[in-house]
Amino acid sequence: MTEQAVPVITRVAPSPTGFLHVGTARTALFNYLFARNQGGAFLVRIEDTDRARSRKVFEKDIMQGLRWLGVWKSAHPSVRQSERAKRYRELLQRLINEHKAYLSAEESKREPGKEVQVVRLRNPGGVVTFNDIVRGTVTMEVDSLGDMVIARSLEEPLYHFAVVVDDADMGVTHVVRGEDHISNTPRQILIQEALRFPRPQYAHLPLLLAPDRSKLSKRYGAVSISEYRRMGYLPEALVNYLALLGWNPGTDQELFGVRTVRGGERTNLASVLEDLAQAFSLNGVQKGGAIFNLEKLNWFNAQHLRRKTKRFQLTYIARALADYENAKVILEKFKNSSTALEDFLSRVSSATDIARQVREGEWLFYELRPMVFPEYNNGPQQFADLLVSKVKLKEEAAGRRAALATRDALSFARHALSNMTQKWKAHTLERKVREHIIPSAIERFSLASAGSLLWPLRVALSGRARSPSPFVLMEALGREETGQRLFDAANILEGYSGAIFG
RNA sequence: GGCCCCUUCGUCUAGCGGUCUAGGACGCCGCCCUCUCACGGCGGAAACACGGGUUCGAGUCCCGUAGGGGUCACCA
Repeated sequence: MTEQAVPVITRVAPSPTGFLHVGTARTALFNYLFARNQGGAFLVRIEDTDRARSRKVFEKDIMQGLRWLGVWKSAHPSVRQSERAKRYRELLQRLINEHKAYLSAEESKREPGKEVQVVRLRNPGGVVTFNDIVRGTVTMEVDSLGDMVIARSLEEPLYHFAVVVDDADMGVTHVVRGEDHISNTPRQILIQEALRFPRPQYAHLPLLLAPDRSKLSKRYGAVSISEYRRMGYLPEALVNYLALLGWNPGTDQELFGVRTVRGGERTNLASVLEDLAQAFSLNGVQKGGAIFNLEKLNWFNAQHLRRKTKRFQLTYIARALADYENAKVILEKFKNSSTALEDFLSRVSSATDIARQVREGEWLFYELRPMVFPEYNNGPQQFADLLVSKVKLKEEAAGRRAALATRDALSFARHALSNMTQKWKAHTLERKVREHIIPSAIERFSLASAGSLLWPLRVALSGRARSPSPFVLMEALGREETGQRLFDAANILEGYSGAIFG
């Protein structure tokens, strides 16, 4: 016979003493993926036995974060330890009755001067050995632990005790948690054995590290899921990245959840989780700690962002630019032109990246006419220089002649484009320019190459040495604005040639 | 410090004794595409911590050293 199908039950057990940490989120994700892969169940338990430190806002943040990451559907956890006082008391009493634990009158450590009756577990001594799915056999001498305090009083169980009771009561079969718990495991096993509870399987995950290999902490930037959410990271990007930190599917696949639709590709949170769950196995879990690398997260974010619907992408950009005064003007361009939107998305990775680039003026040409760019405030000289900087004529000729030829070519292009009857789309514009305008311009103005028109066109439209292609710019700017900018550029060259060489 | 765990390119990792002149990804560099930049394609630099064993043969097994991390609460 094959082995009996025991339903896998996993859990994540955060304490509401802080915001949902990326490390906790990753632990939750691994538990979720493992349970889903095995056709089992994943539970969320709030460990709020320390009433003094637990806060509702943190619980709320944790639950929201888990929901945002798609691993949990409800606004509430499966259980809170604070709701289980009766059960703890009952089992504490049982241990005392069985002489496995005892009440001990001591001075309170929390409230010095106050006498309390803590519950201590009699230490049976010896060696505890358990098998860890990730690390193999782990052995520890347990004598040095002494008689552990397992409850502050009959009403106030401590972490180790509550964990053991809850895991058993919830039928948890696999305890998948951070490596920081590995030396806690023998303690918990002691309690388990005193209670005669079955031992779950353990799997201790490597820790998430800061760039200097220390534990990931606030010192190194964002550590809470809500911060990443606020920064505009896509949950699927975070999930995809986190899953691959300390685990690998045994293949070269890194981008998960890709679906093909009408010639394009799409991903979403559900598809990413689905594919990860499909591939997941605890055998693929790494032993060493993993450094959290923002650059790779950015790459995942860019990859997933490019595979969203246009509607979603526009909303995403709008949010990224929520504090930017000219956001509407920019958004307008992308609403008018999918090509420009696609181009934009191939040059940004995340919401913070978008905000940064826009603020730094990288996309100023979608907001203003180049003529009025701040850098051209001291006169048109610089703009004119840029316009002709790559123009070559058939015969060796520079300066004034090149400027005049460029001026004429731009005017010619402007007229030709304004007479164009086809749709004002990047690809039709490109055909028109390449097949008709460029050959004519080369002929009439002695231009040396196609680039000698394309370069000034692009600079005329963008005002910059680095920008999207002139066709993308034309489509985004529209007929009228394109004509205006070409007109401006030709005018500037007029003055330029006169002033410098006249 | 005691105990426990870990150690392949800068980073995430593949590798489960011979197919490793060590593969992939991010980042970096170059080339191609090309009017620029980006995308994309192609290519490059870049690692088995060290020392002993075991073995015909070790990145892969064992032992030590070094380094890193975790944990030693009436926190979780």
